[in-house]
Amino acid sequence: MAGTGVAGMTPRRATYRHGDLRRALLDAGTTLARRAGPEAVVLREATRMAGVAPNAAYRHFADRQALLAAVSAAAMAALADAIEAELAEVKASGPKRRARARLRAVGVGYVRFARAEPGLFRTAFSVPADMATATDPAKAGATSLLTPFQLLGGTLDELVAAGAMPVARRPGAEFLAWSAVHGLAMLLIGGPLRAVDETGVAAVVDRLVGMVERGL
Amino acid sequence: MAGTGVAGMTPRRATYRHGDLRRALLDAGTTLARRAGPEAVVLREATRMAGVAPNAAYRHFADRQALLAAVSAAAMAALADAIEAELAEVKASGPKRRARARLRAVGVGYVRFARAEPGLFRTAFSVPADMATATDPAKAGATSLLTPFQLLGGTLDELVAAGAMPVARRPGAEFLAWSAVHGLAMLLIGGPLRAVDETGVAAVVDRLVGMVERGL
DNA sequence: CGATTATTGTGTACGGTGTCCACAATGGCA
DNA sequence: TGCCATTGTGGACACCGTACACAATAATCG
Repeated sequence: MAGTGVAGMTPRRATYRHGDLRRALLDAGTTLARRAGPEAVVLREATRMAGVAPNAAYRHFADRQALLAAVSAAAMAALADAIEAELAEVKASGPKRRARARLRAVGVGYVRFARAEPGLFRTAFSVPADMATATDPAKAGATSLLTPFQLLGGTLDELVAAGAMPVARRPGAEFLAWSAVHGLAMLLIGGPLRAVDETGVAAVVDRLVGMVERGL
Repeated sequence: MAGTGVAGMTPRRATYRHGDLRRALLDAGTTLARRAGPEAVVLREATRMAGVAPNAAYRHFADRQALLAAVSAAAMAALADAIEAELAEVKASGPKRRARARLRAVGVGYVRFARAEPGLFRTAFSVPADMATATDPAKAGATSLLTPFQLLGGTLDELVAAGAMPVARRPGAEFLAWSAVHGLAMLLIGGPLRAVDETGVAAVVDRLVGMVERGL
């Protein structure tokens, strides 16, 4: 029954086999997520974009949730890349100054990404951490091998090493810093701060980072 | 055609009119949201609970999104109530001490609610602020007339009045404090901190509040 | 090499959802 | 008392996720 080639059946694609359907579905899902967030990641639509029957997806993902988890992991990796890019820009010299600049860079990169790609950002955090795919980052197309969380932890370590932060305060500090930055990002997309413009954002981020540094 | 009473048609309900369907749907939606978050707020299921045909909902809500927005508003009001309850517990005396205790109470109430009612909490923030229903709070069954955001702003004002915070720092400070608390709540439900127990939570909250006070 | 088997994609089908339409029952008002 | 706006009903449609059986290909093994 399946496209027995009887007559006028236009095949979806030249070859029966796709080549790399898994990747194609992931890319399609990412496009959808970018456009309109996690709820827009629709299985049937993804297969349509890949030029394949709906059920083909089940050869690569257990269900819609699994696809979404994969897309989410990719989005998280994209966030990590954005942060690393911002870190790479830091030119400040002198240990303390540099460490502080790098902490700020993490915050800026984080918030910038959230504003530039709200759909991906929301998708990254739409999957509870205990269900996130544990696939290796490279598989998800990530440049960075570290999670955003780990990147933040790294800059805090630098802060301690530079003597800009008491060692005693270090354990668990990443949770506090993360809270502040993540919360700000949420307020900036869809929250009370959604109307703030680019320069306003920069100001708030600076103030927030200041608060974190002093407060930690 | 509609239940012409011809024969064995068991009517859904004694009377044709419902009485207060809007409220019934809102309650049903809230129950669903409490159970499993915003995506569980399903129109048909809500009408089923209310003992009414699916389309009856459209006499009270434009579409599913409108129902969700109303439920979201109710959830936000519940959060405000939780915070007010925590504020009411504060016994500290002396202006500064009291102001600080009240700031802490806001944070504790906020986080407690997020942990106790993750479904409602997520639902409260699932609707972008620009689409939130502007219905008056009383209509949503709220005790408090203020939003969580306004409650936080109030305690910051008290902090300034008590001389525990420089006036110059006040403008916009609620955004920073809010960021921190909201971000922490997110990490606690579904994020890296989801496994922390009650006492652990108290510790983190205290530390976070400390950071905010010092940092602001 | 050729036959067998594992993998991957297809069609069909089912229950569930949101929403549109025309119609029926009711309550309030003239 | 009779009309009419309001509120609920049933049917229909398109879309979604997913289960099942089957077909087309690639890989493997004799």
